[in-house]
This record gives sequence, C-alpha cells and structure tokens, in this order.
Amino acid sequence: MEHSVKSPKDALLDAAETLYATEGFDGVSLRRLTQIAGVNLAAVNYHFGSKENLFAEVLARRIRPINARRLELLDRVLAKAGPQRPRLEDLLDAFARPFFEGSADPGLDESLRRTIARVFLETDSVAAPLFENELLPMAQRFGRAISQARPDLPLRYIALGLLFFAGAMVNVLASRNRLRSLAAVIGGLPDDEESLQALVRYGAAGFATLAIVPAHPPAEFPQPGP
Amino acid sequence: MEHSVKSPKDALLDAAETLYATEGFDGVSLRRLTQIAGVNLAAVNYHFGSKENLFAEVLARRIRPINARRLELLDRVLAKAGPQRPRLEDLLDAFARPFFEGSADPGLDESLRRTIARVFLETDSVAAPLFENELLPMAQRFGRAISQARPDLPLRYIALGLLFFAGAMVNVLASRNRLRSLAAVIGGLPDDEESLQALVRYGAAGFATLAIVPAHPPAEFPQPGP
DNA sequence: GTTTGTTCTAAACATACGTTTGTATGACTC
DNA sequence: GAGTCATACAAACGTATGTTTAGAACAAAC
Repeated sequence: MEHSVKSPKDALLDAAETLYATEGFDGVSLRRLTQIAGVNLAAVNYHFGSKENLFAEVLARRIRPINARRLELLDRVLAKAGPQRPRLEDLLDAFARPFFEGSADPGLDESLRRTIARVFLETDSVAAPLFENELLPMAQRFGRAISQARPDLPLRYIALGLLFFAGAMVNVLASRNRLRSLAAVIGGLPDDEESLQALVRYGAAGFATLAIVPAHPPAEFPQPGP
Repeated sequence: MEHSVKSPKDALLDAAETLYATEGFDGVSLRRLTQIAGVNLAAVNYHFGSKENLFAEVLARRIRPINARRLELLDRVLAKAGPQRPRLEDLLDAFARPFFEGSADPGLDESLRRTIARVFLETDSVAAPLFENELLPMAQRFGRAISQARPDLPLRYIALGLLFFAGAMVNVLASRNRLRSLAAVIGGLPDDEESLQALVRYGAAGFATLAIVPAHPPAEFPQPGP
C-alpha cells in the first residue's frame, strides 16, 4: 500500500465525522477528538485553521459527491425522458438514492447519515452555509424538473412537497436505530433498498395528490371542544 | 394582575426555550441565559438542579400538552368512526394538527417548533428520554390506529410511513424560514392551515400507495454506469 | 553537509464553563 | 420578636475549552 497509515488530515476528518454525528459540534472537544484520531492537539488548527473549518470540511467532503451524483442521475432521467414528461418516481429516486447509497465503509454509514441529516436541519454557522450553497441550488433544479413532470402542480406545492420529501428522507435515515427496537414487532428491519423504494412511492403518490385542489377544505376539527 | 412580572422559574423556561431552539444545548451558556432571563446565575441550579434538567423541562412543558391533544383528537376520530374503519386522513390530521396549532404567543412559535423538532431528531441525553417516554408510545397508538384504517398495510410499512410522515411534518415546520426566502418565487408563503392540509393529503396518499406491493421493483439505476 | 520549508509536538495562554458556597432578604408561624 | 422556611444573590471553585507559540524533527534541494 502507498500509505499504510492515514495522514493526520484524514485521521482528523474521519474521527470528526463519527464524533460530530453522535455528539454534535459542541459535544466533541478538540482534545478528545485529537486523542481518538491519534494526532497532536495543535494539528486541527495547523491543518484546518479552526475547529469550525474542520467540521465544515467534514460536511463538504460528504455532501459534494452525493450532490454530484444526484445531478448526474437527474440529468440521466431527463435525457431518457427526452421531449416527454419525466416520471415523478424517477425524479424522486434520483433525489433520494445517493443519500441511501452511503459510503463504501458500512461502519461509517450510520454516522454519515446523521452527519448529512444535520445539514438539512441545523441552522448553526457550520451547516447553514453548506445548505445555502450546496443543497438549495440542487433542490431548485429538482423543483424545476418536478414542475416539468407535473405542470399542473402549483409552485408552492412543489416547494412544500420537496420539504415533505426531504424531511421524510432524512428522518428515515437518521432514525434507523430507533426503528431497530421495533424490528421484532414489524417483522424485520427494512433494508436500504426497501426503504428507498417505499420512500419514492410514498413521495410520488403524495406529490400527485397535491396537484388535486380539494373542492372544500377537509378540516375535521373546526372547533376545539365538542 | 396577580404577578405583573414573571417568576424566575418561568423567565428561565421561556428564555431557555428561545435560546435552545436557535443555539442548541451547548450553544447557550448559563451566564447568557440567566442574563437574558434577568435572573441570578445560581437560579438555574436552585430551581432545576442542573442545566440539563432545565432543558428537559423546557421540552416536556411543550410536548406533553401537544401529545395529550393528539390523543384526544385520535380518540375522537376513532369514536366517530365507530365500528367502521377510520379515515387515514383523519388519523394523520390528528397526529399533525397539534404540532401546527402551536402556542398562543405567536412570537414563540418559530422557536417552539424548532425545539420540538429537536426531540424527534436529536439523540442527546436531553431529547432521547423524552422521545422514548412521550413520543414513542404515542406513535405506537397511532400505528395501531392506522393498522385499523388499512388492514392491508404490512406493519413494516406502517412504521416506515410514520417515519416518513413525522419527518415531513417536522421538516416543514422547522424550515419555515428557509421557505420564506422563496416566497416571492412560489407566490406567497403557505400559511399553517394550508401546510397542514397539504401534509395530511400528501401523507395519506403516500400511505395508501405503500399498501400496494409493486409487481416488480421499479428500480431505475441497477448499474452505476451507462 | 548545509540550507530551506514543511510537518509535528509539548507547553502555555486566555477565557469560559457548570456548579457550589455562604450569606442576605423577606414572609409567615407561633 | 424569635424561629423557620423558601428564595435570591455575589463570589469563588475547579475544570475544560479553542487557540497560539516556540522549537524539534524530518525530508528534499542544492
């Protein structure tokens, strides 16, 4: 092998990724982090400038290839559809699949997923710029594609539907360990492919329904008390 | 008025709720918190025993009435259905509506929602017990009710569908400010009732689709390359 | 073999943290 | 009025934090 031992930079990124996922930015101190990574305390500031930069790099390193893959799949769906409308299922599959594919290292998957989920949901100074720069433009491209697929769908419902879909996607990935405690009751833990396909079908059906404007509000509980 | 000024306990809870939502548990120090609340630093440990207990109480104070309301609505739906199957839309509405109703104070809504979203998604020692004790049993009751509504739906898909639905619900509430920047493009920000009804329709359609087992996997990208 | 630049290390720096302590205040009981 | 109680306060405690520093170790270039 070229490098039989990880470079300090990579060791830091890997350790930071695992710890960040489980304990969050403030939850992990540089002393614990560097001890686990097997590097000197000052290495963080030497290689990354600051603790914040290190974690920003942790996130970026994972999100960028996933987003690239997403856009690649999206382009392929649009190309295959040609002049016809793309299928909603295919668009949502392209959106969600790279998230499920995860990394090659299966032990890293769980932490990776929580790490990425954080970018969707947190608003701190580490995650927020990444959302703005990486996630938002990509989501807008998907929004336009969905608008192609379903021109009858008002833009506001595309935005809402994408929020629903992204939330569902993130939650099912981040909650895998919570689901695990129910595995005996529900007859086994769904694997990734099963979860992904269920998610895509769920989302596509949901989007399709949003296009239908209800004749009258289906509200059930106009008054608080009986 | 009886108390023209808030008690230190309530002042702490209110300030902690706002700060916790925006900065997280580690992000807010007791010094800043007590300064904003206008109370002495030692008040936290005097009234709550520890910083952790304070934030657990912040979460519990909000979640308990919401869950009570959820179960109340659920019972009403089941009672109205009688021997017939309850409608999926009604069950999901009962699940989501109390989350959207929020508090009486509109200024508190945004932070309240992020606060509650945290319980769904975080695994730290503050949020985890609350999820286990308050959220999980309630979700299981809804799971059983959904199983009544759609006996053809395998349990594993009910679990998956509830994860999807909860993720969608949490994300649309927590992402309101992100949606706001798109308001001009999408023709105005959807209000709560509109978001809620869209969510319920989206989820009901998704659940209904999960009951249909696809004849053959709709996978689109079995190989990575073209 | 000396020089040059990069990489790594141990130690120290300044600050911030949650918690504890000892005391003061005020209200209410007897 | 003495005693009791919960509440509130300022100050200090011990510890942990991210960052900086000065220099050692090392490799490559000349």
